[in-house]
Amino acid sequence: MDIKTKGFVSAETVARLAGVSRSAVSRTFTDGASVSEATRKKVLEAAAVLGYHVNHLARGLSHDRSNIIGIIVSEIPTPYQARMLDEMTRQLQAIGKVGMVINTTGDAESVANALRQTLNFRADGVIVLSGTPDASLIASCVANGQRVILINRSDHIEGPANLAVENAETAREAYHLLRRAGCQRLAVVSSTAGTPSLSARDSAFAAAAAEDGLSVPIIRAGATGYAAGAEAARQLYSRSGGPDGVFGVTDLLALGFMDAARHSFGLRVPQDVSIVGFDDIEQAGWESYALTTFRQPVEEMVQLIVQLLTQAGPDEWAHVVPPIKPVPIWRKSVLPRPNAG
Amino acid sequence: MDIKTKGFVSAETVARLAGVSRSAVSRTFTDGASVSEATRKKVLEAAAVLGYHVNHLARGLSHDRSNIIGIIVSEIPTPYQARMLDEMTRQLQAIGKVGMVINTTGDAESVANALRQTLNFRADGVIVLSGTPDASLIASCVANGQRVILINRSDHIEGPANLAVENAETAREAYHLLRRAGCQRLAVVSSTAGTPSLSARDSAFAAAAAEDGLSVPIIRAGATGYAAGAEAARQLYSRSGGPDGVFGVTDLLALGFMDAARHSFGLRVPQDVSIVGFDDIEQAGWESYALTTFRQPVEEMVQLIVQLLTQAGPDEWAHVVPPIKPVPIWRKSVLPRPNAG
DNA sequence: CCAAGATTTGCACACGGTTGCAACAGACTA
DNA sequence: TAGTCTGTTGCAACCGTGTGCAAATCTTGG
Repeated sequence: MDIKTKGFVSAETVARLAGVSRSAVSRTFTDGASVSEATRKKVLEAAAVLGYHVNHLARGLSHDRSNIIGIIVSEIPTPYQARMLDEMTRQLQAIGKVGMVINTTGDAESVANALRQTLNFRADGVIVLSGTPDASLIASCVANGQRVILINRSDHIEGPANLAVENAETAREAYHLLRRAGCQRLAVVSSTAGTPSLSARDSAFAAAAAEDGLSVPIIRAGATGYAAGAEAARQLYSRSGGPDGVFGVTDLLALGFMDAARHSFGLRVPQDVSIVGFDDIEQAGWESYALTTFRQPVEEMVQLIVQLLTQAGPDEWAHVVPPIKPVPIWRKSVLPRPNAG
Repeated sequence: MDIKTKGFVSAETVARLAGVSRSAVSRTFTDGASVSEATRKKVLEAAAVLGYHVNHLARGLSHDRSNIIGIIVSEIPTPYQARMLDEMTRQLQAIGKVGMVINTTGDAESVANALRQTLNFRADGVIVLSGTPDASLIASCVANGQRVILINRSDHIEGPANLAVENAETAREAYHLLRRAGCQRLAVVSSTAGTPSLSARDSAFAAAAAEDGLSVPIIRAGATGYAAGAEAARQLYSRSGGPDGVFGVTDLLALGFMDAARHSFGLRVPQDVSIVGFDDIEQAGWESYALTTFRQPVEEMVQLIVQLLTQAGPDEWAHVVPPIKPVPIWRKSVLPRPNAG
């Protein structure tokens, strides 16, 4: 007893205690390997006594699977990202994998380092939630046999799969929704981040308006968050003729906008201004906001991601993923459509 | 060119291309190892061509360090947890480690499995943000040389460090703060989760009130979230004599309470009811709420954790960590103290 | 040009697992 | 009892890296 081995206990130690060979120990912990019930029992007992746990790092050496999935993400406290992270780690665990989350600032070098980390740790796959990695580095990952999945990166790089949300289509829908509510002076609240998905949303909204001969200002007052939304409201309402219909390319922006419109300018929502968001974060449903918005089906998205991660080779699934369609969630921040035109 | 090795490229391959021995490659990527400038250059070139990245899994075999830190957490989308996760991954990366996040449901078996995972992956340390792991399993981690850090688990188990927040002390402060604001009928909004820190908060508040001869109802209307806070308000105000001062053991609970009090019962905050929260999540600062609360200094907490993780052995730091003191953040959800007593 | 010292290099083993292969034991049949 | 078949077991090689040690090379001084 009390075999105080410095560090972790290995199969060797277990084997000695159980009076069997090291292979027997290995086989006991390998599914489908041939071990007699008697040996298995001896091994399991010894393992329990010593507190033995198979070394997945070493196991990953022989196999080509590490069961590690890299998750590259920035701005984790953001409700949408946090929700994604939650769903991903949960579903990854369900299939016996584990998420290694790498927190980036979003800039090129930071993302590059993150990607290198996933290579260093021989991750089976990488999910890129934010930042646009260098194409050559992605190529390196793919060449090394990693599955790479980009979320909402518009770049059509050969190799990785790109899970896209119907940003443009949904933005158009937001436009028509506000128009049907009777809004005349529209504006879109966006951010300085300029990520592909955000740009797609604000420009598609503006384009839809242009088709009707309307010009729509796009306000980018800061990073993608509550504060930038509030600042946008201040900019738009500080002179007269402010909008009566607003599309926030992100719920966070929309909520910030709503708060500033109400508390700094005394506007009523939706009587004075209708507001539509994007994402359906939890806070959008809180009673103070009751934001009408478009829900991203996070659970289904992650299911798709996990499928891509586990299914056949990259050759087969590159670019074939159909875009995800957000669904409108009606709450109270948009004027109900008048009964008769 | 185009040496399409199936799977990852190894040092062996690089060595052949560079015309040196495998050790030379290894030494090129090891700090402080002796390599001539000429060899180093040849190796680096070959490595770049092949897209070689050192295998940290294999490296971890020889050393006793894997540079992996397990983070066991539940309810990631919760603003407080997400913020913690953000700060942790960030600070861990800054010291060359990487976080492996394991998402639990919080129940015993789930946490046990999570802990086993960290053992399997030979994590250098484990940070337990939620759930109370079995003492014997923790012992196993410690015996295997892992650093184990419990956040806000009151259990005084020998071995792991316990980073505690001054829950009781702060709850007393919340009580006195509400009393000084002139509140007469107090209530505390808690949750059915019954975690050590939450229990410490609600019971300490009630105890402080008891010292003044006041009886304070503790409402537990569901899990620790917005919905349970709102439900608590419905329960408290559905009959007359509802509270004029409320302590939410969590900001999320306080915000839910505030929304329901306002929108379902037409109460004004703080004129009709003063509300104090705990955590200072981002939403507490949003204009619709302006919640007075106690901030947990997340950044400093994580600094402390990282220090514990990297500093000397467990023997020295067990239980010696002084409790973290949250600081009051004054906003607008509590009546200002009347000028004269 | 030689010896001594400093630097670089390669061999071989270790780390902790998995696995093909051959040896072995036991059960059954003729 | 010998022969065959099935199921277990241990040996040894391998996965990709780090590193002590001795050999080899370069540098320097006389």
